Amino acid sequence: MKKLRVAFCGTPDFSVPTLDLLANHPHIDLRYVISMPDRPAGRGMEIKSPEVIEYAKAKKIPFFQAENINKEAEFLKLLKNEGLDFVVVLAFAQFLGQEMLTIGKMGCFNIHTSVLPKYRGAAPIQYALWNGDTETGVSIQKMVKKMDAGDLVHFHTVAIAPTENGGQLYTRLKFQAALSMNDFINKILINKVNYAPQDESKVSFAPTLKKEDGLLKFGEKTVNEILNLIRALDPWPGTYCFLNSKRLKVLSAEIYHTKIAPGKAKNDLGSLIVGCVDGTLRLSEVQLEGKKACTDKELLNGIKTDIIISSDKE
RNA sequence: CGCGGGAUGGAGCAGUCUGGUAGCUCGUCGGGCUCAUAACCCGAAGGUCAUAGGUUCAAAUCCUAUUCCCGCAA
Repeated sequence: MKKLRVAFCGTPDFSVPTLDLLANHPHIDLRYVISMPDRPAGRGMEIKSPEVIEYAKAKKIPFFQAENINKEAEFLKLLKNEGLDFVVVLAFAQFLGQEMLTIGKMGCFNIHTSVLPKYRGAAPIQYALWNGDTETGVSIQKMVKKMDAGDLVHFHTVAIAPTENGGQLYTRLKFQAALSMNDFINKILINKVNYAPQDESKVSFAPTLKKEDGLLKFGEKTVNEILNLIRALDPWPGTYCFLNSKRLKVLSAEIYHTKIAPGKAKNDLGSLIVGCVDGTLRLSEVQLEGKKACTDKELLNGIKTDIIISSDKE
């Protein structure tokens, strides 16, 4: 059987399992890995390559990096000559222009980690948790210019465990994405690809998360809203508030029995508790700026002053 | 050289500016009280103050270098 010639566009570790699948698939001929340029990152601002580039280098797969692929006329020409069947896009962090979208015979397929048309955008995993959903999934869509709006060609659902956090679901979906891609390739191989338009009336969005999304406003939210947010944004970008004007990351919290006024906080027999609109939360695992993560009890052992928790640095 | 915080008994911290006996809240161990307890009372053990130099009569503290940890930012 003739191998399908494909190119892969992606950037972070999330893209790697799917890339790995394509690189090792017996019916796939992976011609190119395309990603973002190397960037200064991390403490010390050291230059780092995207994870998919690390992979491509290790496996000696040809790769190309650009800030905006659409402007790379020379490379696009080169890519066109590869005679690609299709392009796979996963967590690429770039929009594709008309030229890219039509570069393969079948076009470009994007793997999206929600069941479209729900949660179009960059952060579908976190939004599903944030909203307390019990199920999410993986979709593959034939890409069009409008973000995540193309016809669905494949999807499957994934149940969300009640205690699962953003990082755990992220890791699980990272591999589910590769499984989904594998199923889709099988559909292509037997020529059974079905293009299903999305129901535009059911569209919702999951825009890119900002750091401030992780700011906990205890005095304005319910216990469940706070818990879902903490779960969704753990470990990235993380949730936080301010304790005595110092940034305090909140790594985990739980419902607590003692009543306390919304927005107020205190040391209740070694538990750091804070009042929400409809109940009380114990911040069971926290991290003060410059410090390591620790339990609330450990934190409180070293604090002898009053405890003020706020949503502003003041 | 992106900005900043930190390293002190097992844990979380104070002490550092202004050098002079190693301190707090817990934990651990022993004892007591109690029908009983994660409660309370009494007592004890446990620290080369990250490392290496330097200054000094004297360094956790001042100076220099190094290692490790973390927050921000990206």
